[in-house]
Amino acid sequence: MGARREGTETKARLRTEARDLYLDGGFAGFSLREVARRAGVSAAAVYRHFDSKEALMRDVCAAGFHIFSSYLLRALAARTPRERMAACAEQYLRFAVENPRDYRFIFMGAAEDFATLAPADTTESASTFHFLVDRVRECMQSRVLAKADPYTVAATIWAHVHGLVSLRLSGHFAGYGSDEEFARFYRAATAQLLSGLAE
Amino acid sequence: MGARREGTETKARLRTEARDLYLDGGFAGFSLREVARRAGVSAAAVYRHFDSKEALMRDVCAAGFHIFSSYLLRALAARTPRERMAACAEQYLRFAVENPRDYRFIFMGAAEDFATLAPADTTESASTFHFLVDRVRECMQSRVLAKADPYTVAATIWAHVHGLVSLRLSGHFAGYGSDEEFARFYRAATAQLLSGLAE
DNA sequence: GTCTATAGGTGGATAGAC
DNA sequence: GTCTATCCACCTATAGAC
Repeated sequence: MGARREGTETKARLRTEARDLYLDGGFAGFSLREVARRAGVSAAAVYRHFDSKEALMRDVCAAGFHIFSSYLLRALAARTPRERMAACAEQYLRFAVENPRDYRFIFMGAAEDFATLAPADTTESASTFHFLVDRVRECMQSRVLAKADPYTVAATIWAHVHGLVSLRLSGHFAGYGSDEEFARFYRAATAQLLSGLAE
Repeated sequence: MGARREGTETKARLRTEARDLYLDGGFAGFSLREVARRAGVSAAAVYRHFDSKEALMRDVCAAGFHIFSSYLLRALAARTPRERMAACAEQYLRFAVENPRDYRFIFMGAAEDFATLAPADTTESASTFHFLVDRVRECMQSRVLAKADPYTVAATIWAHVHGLVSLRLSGHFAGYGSDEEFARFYRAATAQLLSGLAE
């Protein structure tokens, strides 16, 4: 039994180390050998737990989506539609700032680094979008946003926050300095957009 | 002279193949050997034109920005600040639709994969940004936009159009069907943002 | 300017002992 | 289940002939 638990722990450890290695150095510095090194096992041991490098990476990526969802769901804790919408924007930012490589993987085309990963991505992003449409819809019902097609408005909002975040993560907004400075700009710009959609 | 022209063409060919190889297979499948193979020359020949793998990728980036600039500059032909701003948005869209691969390479993540690419890239995007700030400024002077910090407003606008375009190009807006359908949505969403910034 | 050949290296995956 | 040892494919970059 002790042996069995140790095996499971090694597998989890490999997942964690693989994720961190990817998050630290991107695809460029990623290798199974280095993952094994960090996990304190030989390279060959990895193949007792995963069929291939891709199988391991698929596992890591699923974890990225899981984290993203956990951020977004916190927005439901707010009490009014308006607050839930604001919380969505805030959680979206937090996820991106605290997990930039996960963000990039999911929304900025890094998925192409791991060829066979695309399908899950499409499914997951559709459900994320649906979540946002629901928030928009309840804002319209309580007149926080002007009535319009919820899908179009949701797409506008998503594009807005994604645009801010992705330009930031790819270094084009380097002028905003610290994460806190950028966060202030993000909040101001987003509030402005929402008030523009309210009239 | 014939020889000289052929050399130039080989260089351009290498640039194109490098860009497409990266966009097709991501960082994973990228190698100078494969670029050379596709261009129909030996791997060693690449080093006659570029100092290193990174130098090649920098060049690809610069070429993309050159095309991008040519689109944006056409917006100056419009006669009023308001029309120039609208033309900016339109040319931005046109560049993305007509050169999606260049757009993706420049603005959607190649920078992080090729570590030392940032410097040149940053410079180019800064001058683009400056161009937009000027358009915003003249709109504020003629009261087409409300007075505010031009940099912040320009960043908001850029993030907005980039968000729309990049989500479109990465397939997350597949629901909008044809390019024309997307263009209509893009124009409506952008007009809405600008009117929100006008009050 | 392009080639072939090669140096020098990394990494995925497997074989077989323990 | 983990190890060591190994195979093999592929990579960047350089040297030197043509």
